[in-house]
Amino acid sequence: MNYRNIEEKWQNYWDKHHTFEVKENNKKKPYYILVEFPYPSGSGLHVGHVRSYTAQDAMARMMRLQGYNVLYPMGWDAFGAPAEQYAIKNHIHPKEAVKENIKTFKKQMKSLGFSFDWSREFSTTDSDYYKWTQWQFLQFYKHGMAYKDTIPVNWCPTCKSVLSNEDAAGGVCERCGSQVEQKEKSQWMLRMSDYAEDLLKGLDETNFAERVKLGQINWIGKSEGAHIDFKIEGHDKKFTVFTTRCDTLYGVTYCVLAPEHPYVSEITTEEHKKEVEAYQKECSFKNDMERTELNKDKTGVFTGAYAINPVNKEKIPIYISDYVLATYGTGAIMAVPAHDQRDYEFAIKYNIPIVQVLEEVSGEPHENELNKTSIVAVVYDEKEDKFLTLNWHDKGGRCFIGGTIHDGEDPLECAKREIEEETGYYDLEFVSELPKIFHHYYAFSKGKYYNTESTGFYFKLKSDKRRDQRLDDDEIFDVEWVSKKQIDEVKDALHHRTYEYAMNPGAMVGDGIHINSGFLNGMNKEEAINKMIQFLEDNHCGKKKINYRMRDWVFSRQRFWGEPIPMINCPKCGWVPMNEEDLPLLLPDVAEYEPTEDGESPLANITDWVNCKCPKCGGAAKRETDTMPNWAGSSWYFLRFMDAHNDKEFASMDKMKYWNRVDWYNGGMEHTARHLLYARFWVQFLYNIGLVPSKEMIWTRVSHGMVLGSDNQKMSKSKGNVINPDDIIHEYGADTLRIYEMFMGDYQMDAPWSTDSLRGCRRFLDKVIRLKDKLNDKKGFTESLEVLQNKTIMKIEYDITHMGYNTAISSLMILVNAYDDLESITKDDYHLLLVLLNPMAPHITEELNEAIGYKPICESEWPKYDEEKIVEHTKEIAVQVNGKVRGTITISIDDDEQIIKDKAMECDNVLKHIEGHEIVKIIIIKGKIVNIVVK
RNA sequence: GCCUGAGUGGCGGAAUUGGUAGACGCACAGGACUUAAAAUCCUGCGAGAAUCAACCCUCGUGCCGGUUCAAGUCCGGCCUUAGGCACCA
Repeated sequence: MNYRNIEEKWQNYWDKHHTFEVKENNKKKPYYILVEFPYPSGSGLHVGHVRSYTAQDAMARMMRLQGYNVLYPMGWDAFGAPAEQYAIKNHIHPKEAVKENIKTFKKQMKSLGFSFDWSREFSTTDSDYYKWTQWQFLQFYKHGMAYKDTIPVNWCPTCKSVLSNEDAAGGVCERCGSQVEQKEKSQWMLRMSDYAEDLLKGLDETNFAERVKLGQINWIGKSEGAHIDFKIEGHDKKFTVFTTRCDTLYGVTYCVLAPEHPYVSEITTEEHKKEVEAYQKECSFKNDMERTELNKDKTGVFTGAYAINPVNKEKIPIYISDYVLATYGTGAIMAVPAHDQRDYEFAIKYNIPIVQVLEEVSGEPHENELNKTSIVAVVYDEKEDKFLTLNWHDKGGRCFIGGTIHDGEDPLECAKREIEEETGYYDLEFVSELPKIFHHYYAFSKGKYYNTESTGFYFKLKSDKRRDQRLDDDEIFDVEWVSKKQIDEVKDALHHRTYEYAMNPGAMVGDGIHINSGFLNGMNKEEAINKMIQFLEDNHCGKKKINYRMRDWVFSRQRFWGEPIPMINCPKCGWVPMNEEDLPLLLPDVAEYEPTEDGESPLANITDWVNCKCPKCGGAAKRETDTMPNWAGSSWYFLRFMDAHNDKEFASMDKMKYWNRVDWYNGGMEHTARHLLYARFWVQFLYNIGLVPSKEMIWTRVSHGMVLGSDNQKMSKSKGNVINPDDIIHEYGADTLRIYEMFMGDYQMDAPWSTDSLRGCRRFLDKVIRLKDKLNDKKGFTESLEVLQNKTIMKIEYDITHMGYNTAISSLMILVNAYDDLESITKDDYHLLLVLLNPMAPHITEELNEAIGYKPICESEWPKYDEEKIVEHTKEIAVQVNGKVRGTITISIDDDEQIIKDKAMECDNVLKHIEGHEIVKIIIIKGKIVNIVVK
């Protein structure tokens, strides 16, 4: 059989009959399946594309047979840097390169038999399309959603070019190796942060996978907290900090401004100026990720200025440090080293005081408890690597040294005294005082409940010099040095926690009871936060504030190959939008262009294009030369597919209402956070100005794993592990490639390429072809196959709509094996198999189906399974004894528990294992398992 | 670093959501057919102990601990790995 000829024959058939073209206002139920349209790169279609397009193709083909009006469109996301780079190098216009690439991609897609509705094809680079992208930008502008702002960008001084974070990885220019700088640049921005809450809420109106929703939620990064104003000593100014922990305001011992904070130069005192400026310069080379790495060494410098803590009027130093980002919150923080890990590390390094304002609570409170203060001391012998413990045996087990603080006694002195009294050791080195803990407990020896405020101390043993112990009568224990492992024996919550504090010095970030906090004392975190917000608002020095991590969208790119931003800068009128009727603003038709010296877009050098008239006053003006990011065109393309050739509007409301939404959207994992968020933002904006029918236009979002090279690495030319789908189609046929990519593994996970496995799929198809020789003349279905046939129909339906493509194929293999085991099968048996296999292998199944005289599958109906025929009347289930399988029994569907029990008890091997034991209970899960528990 | 996934035989992976771990396929080994090869068909295939052999037994889903009659699946703590982190698309 010649696969290639068959494939071409059916591809032509579909084209000729417009099989996959859909019209609106059909009485059929619409279903819109979307795959992310590709960037048509020069290297052609990737086997990864084949995986997701086939999967969604299978779904589209099945649902068409089920009677849905399926929209499965394809287009091209063709703006972007690679085409521009290629064009600069080869002195051609990028549109030429793009045209070629699209031609290749389309040919490859056709040769795979994807059932796209090609009548709706477009590219984001078509002026008919980007006209509407520009038009929509103008709507953003007209509704106050677009504005210019100055923000830092990665700048390569050698290439004179703005770099992406990827190209500037490690602070070095990807192309030339120069040190990358941060440069301030004026950019168009979209007010996406205004939509933070709506984007969060809108998720409830989608069916995205939980992990996709989580990705969006984390990107938006909502946190509730407060803004607090700090006055600067000797200045009129005050700066504002954002904090989620305003309850710890009494524990603030310094403040930190981002190095870029506008006040820095103003408040820095003369003697610190040099240092501060040097530090600012140093930071300009780092990106946010390098700066906020949690376990890097904290750095920073003192500005010489002081702020006033609004709650207790204390004077606290102002530092600058790179762990505070200008782009998050207010670009300034209040630092509470006792209760924030980063602040803690900074405070330790710069020797800043640490004030504990929150105490952890352990144990359960009890009525009539007695209050006291106490200590717990952890003593470590470095030489022996052992800890000093008291073993109280059955009177409380293993503990560290604890004791009650006497009236007027200093806690540290108390700790030393207790160690000496209880163990005799006195030659100690004080290491650290640990956070205080409130502990509720019952004292066995005294028969009373206590609530103690305990201070932990950590000592190291200097020498084993010892005096006599001085013990009370009820103090009966052994003094024991134990290893780290044995510390697990210390069960007492207070002692164990003290030990953990000693071993892991750091901030106490949990909840507890406030101390040292004036009017907050005695409250827990939540109460104290509310109370503090009240205080701040009453005293006009702060307020409740919800902060979002998500920032506004930087919408400018200094590139040639993007949608020109339709704005004109007039010396008299300022920024003026183009008239809508003048759109599209076409890219100039030149093949020679270079970036400018100062990092402007290459468009800036094309003066004919740049110089224009102001739409408002008619005077000489200049066009914006920045272009839009790649995300722009892909933020609304799914709307255009609903009405792809409309020249009056981007899509008509009627058609959008008919299609309703994208029912199923498949794309890469790497797009689940950003592309999806941009697209949702775009749609929500259009909805708010009345241009689309719903606020969320995408219902289900799923993502596929990558196809890796056979070496389990990402495919790349340099690694030489790239598989070209054309080669595979040529040697094995498109259907084989489709089946293999569906079968290769869990669709949602990465899977390595294996040509051996691919051959196995070809063998499977060959076997399907050979079954044709087994046809008999009987009518209807073979009776012995009916249960399996009905189960397979159900399984395929379920799997194709739940991304279980690999198990769909495996169930078809099982069906084929069952057919193969028989002497002969009927035509109906065979036809059923072909229809079920058709979504995944559309060519060969059509051919075989035609050969046995049936009408084309693409014009047929999907089979319906019969619920009654799926039920198995007998089943083999396992019998366990104490959870271990000891035998199996065959049960009938109507066996009651007693019969099942009897059958289980008749099993020889089961009897062997219960013999001589007492049966405690017998668990029978109907149709699943029997477990006999014996003693 | 932070967020989100993933980790099961020699390999890709299954396990209807807590109920017989390893479906289906690949690779491999043995056999049949053949002058031969390919194709095809049959058999075996997690590890281990014991046995002539079979049944059977022990262990086994990244590591440590827990919950449960029962854990690949749930809980706590780690390790490894992939993706995202705002100008790659």
